[in-house]
Amino acid sequence: MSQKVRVRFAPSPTGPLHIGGVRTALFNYLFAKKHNGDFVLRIEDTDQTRYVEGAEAYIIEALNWLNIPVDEGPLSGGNYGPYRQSERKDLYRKYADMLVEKGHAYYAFDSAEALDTARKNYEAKGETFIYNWHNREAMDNSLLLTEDATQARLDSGDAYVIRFKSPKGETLFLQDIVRGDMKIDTNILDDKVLFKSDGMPTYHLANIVDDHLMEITHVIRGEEWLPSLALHALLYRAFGWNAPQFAHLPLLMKPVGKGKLSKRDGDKMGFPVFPLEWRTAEGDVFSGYREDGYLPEAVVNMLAFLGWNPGTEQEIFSLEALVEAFELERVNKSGAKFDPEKTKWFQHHYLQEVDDATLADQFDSFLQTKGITTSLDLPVIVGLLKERATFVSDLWEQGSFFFEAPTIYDEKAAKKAFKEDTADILTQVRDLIENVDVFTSENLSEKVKGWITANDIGFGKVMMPLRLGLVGEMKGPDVFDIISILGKEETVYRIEKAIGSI
RNA sequence: GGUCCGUUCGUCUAGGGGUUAGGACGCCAGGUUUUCAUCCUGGUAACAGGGGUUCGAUUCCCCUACGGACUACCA
Repeated sequence: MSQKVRVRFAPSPTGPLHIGGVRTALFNYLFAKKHNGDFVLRIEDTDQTRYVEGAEAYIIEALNWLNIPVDEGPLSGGNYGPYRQSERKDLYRKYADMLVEKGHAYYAFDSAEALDTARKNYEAKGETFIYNWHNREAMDNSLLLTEDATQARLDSGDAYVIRFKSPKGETLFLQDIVRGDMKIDTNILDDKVLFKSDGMPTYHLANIVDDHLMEITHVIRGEEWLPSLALHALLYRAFGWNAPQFAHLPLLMKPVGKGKLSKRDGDKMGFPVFPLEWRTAEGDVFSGYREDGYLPEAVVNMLAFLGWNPGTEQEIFSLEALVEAFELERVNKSGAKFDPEKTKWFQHHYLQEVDDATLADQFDSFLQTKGITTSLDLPVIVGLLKERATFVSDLWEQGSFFFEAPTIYDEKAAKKAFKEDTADILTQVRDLIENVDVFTSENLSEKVKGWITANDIGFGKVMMPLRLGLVGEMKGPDVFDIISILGKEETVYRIEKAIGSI
């Protein structure tokens, strides 16, 4: 009987989560749910110096916004808590000691300066300093001391760290679900610090201990951790624990240029790299998908397709459909530049799926920020405008004329539409419209088109100036739809205004 | 520098020893909408290079180039 799938998303609260991190969370969630497993959120805050106020709350809010529910976490609770490493602090020391006792780790007293000097000296010789069997006997650690001498130094209060004693001359065979098999020579591994002089564990120790204690079965994380895989495998072995399975996700890259996506990229190039807006203590503002008007469904769908695909030609996937289709085996190996244009395409698609009443409410809020209140039928207007909108704000872009009569007429269009006989024609159209009783789009259309045909005027001569007078530009929904919404009085007013400015 | 990972249209990608190398975004053109957008149709455009293996390689192997990650008492 196989054990229940448990995965974790383990961000460190050093700032806002960017979309690369969000994607890692999403893939963890999809994998967990696909296998009816648990999705755990663990906050890795072992570095007090980098702790950023509000970052944890941001992470949780971002996951909430995207509808990626956490089964266990600092707020949700669970049977494996606490879920903040800072609150598990006391637990790690025991495991570090265990490794020392077993001979897999040792105390090192080297100061940061001494380490620095050693590195510089090697560098000067064109060599690389590695703190492992190559050099550890030249450094200041318990491997050179008797047990008593070590204890004496510990007792005297000397600052120390605990380092992992990496094995010499071994070849490790590692497995990764997305990368396949890898061979690593342990000689190139250095003796990583497991326990810091400030009494906190490093990522490597805390991570392995927590994953073990929380019974994590699959570690799905970014490719930046791939070089640490050997160390982690060694750590599991040293503890005598079964290691979870690993899957390293390809990185998200800048849309243009080189390198992995970074915080500043987005606003520099005009698209968000964060799910939610983030304001720093210094007053910098980084834009977020939510505040920019994106739907969480669009962001999720876009993110899912960065480094993964279902192997079919289907591209539109709800979260539920993603859970159904997701397979770690179909995650690809190479980094992906993400394309803001494709994100907009997804957004346009999902906006079309929002019903008119809901969209009308949002549009109403938008209008209120502009100080506009209206008695017009917003759901109907939204229904007319929706297909040409990607964001709610586009509804204004496309349909502001419903609420504000045009004050100027597009110059190029006016040149084409407003001719010598236009004033005369529009006057007749106005009279015609004034006499229409059933003010529906269909009836209006029938009356005006009938009149045009009967008088053999030519559609362009009527429709173009009429639209321009009503809208101010050559854009928007069907003219008769517009007229029926505007109402007789407003329509007549706008036509007369147009006549006056020809 | 060292270690590891990667490389199919501009971008996201499918595919896999013999294919007209498929789709999507973008872009271009046409159609619909007597407007614009949407939408529909079509078009543009790719196997990094060099060696092998093979009857045949984009696909398998090696090398090179390029890209990326890591190389902290950060995660």
